[in-house]
Amino acid sequence: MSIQDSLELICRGTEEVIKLDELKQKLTSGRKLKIKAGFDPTAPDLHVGHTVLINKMRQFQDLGHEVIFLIGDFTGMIGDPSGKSVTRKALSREQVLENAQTYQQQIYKILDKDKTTIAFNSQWFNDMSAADMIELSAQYNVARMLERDDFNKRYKSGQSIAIHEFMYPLVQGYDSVALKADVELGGTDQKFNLLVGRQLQTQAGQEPQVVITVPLLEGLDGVQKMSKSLDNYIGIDEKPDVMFGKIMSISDELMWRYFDLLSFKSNQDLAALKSDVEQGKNPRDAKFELALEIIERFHDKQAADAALANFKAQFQKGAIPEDIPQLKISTDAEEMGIAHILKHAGLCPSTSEAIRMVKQGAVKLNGEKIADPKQMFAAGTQGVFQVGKRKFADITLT
RNA sequence: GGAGGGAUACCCAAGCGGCCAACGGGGGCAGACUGUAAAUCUGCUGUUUUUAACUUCGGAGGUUCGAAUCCUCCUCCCUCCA
Repeated sequence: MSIQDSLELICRGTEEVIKLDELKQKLTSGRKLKIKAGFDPTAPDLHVGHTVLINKMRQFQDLGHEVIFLIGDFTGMIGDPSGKSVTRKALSREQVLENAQTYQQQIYKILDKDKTTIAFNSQWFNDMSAADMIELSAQYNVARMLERDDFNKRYKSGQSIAIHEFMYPLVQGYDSVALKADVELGGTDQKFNLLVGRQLQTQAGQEPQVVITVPLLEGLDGVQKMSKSLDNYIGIDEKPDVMFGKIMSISDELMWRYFDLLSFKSNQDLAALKSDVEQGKNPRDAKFELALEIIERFHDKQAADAALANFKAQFQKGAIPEDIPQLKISTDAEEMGIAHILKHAGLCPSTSEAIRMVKQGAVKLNGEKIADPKQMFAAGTQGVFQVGKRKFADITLT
């Protein structure tokens, strides 16, 4: 791959590269670059939005560079206030190590284990003396610290900033010095910290690292950032069928964003796919490819193919999926109304809701629409009840 | 310490004695359409023993035949002055 191609691949989907010229120079040198990305070992409950950064690491790995997955076990005990307006609680030593472990399990779904170096920043910080620490803190000043947006806001609005929070960017920056990093990757919210690394390296007589920031991925709605609390996320350990459905539910426009940030397809392949769609290829099929790739990454090929088959059967042919819950519901009397069945099966949250669903024609038994909200079913009835397109249950009345 | 403003269903927000289970918007759900979506259109969006009843408008009392709407106290938020 040419230098130009490498550059284009690296820059794909990034927010900012500081500085591009330096990156080009480093790549041109032909040596194996040290790519650093730091992770705060807070509880890792990852969704695909978090993987954007890891994917970028993977791209460097594929280009033959050394990727250093730096677990901030020392830093984690400080607690980074990034983007948060409140001082974060420090983690205990045990929590930090446990979370670090979980991280390692999860990242190898994306990264090549053999080409990944795991580092802990306690390796160099535990040996530091108080004098060393003070020396480190002398390398930066308060005015520059206050340039950081969230510090600035908190300072101006009179909210507290603990002194140790100022140490965080310095400690993170020093990691780059200790590792002699060529490139550091981070989210846009990390920009300030990453830049501190550049300065500390320069002061230490090293070539400053190139800083690459990646954007936060939009969630399924295409507007808000992907997050669990907004329920617009794709978790990396979700079931294949669920992942498939979620990916298919994104808009055609958002699909390209996901391709850029989540797919390992080459820029050429993506360009080709894009032009195919422009020339009339069904975007749905492109989305199929995206879904398959992502599911294969976090599960495996068989699971991905099965998810595709299930999706086609369920949504294109309206078939009943295979993997549905089997329930037994006991009737006190001889028979039970449809609304109660749906409520007890958990297909509807209330009988009122169930009645509405029936009235709207959303309820089916074995594929046959149920029209009467008062319809009764005798004990012994068995069949697949369906509400809407995605909620199913195989129910037996006893 | 003083003065004022506010708290309404998932969110925003109207209502200011009966026509209020509560306008409107967002979100969500369902149906239609489709290329999986999106967009668009339609409907729904408190609960229940569902042509009716019951519980809801920060909390507790009170006035009234009747209160989200009036009064009293309490809790929490915001703005201004010191």
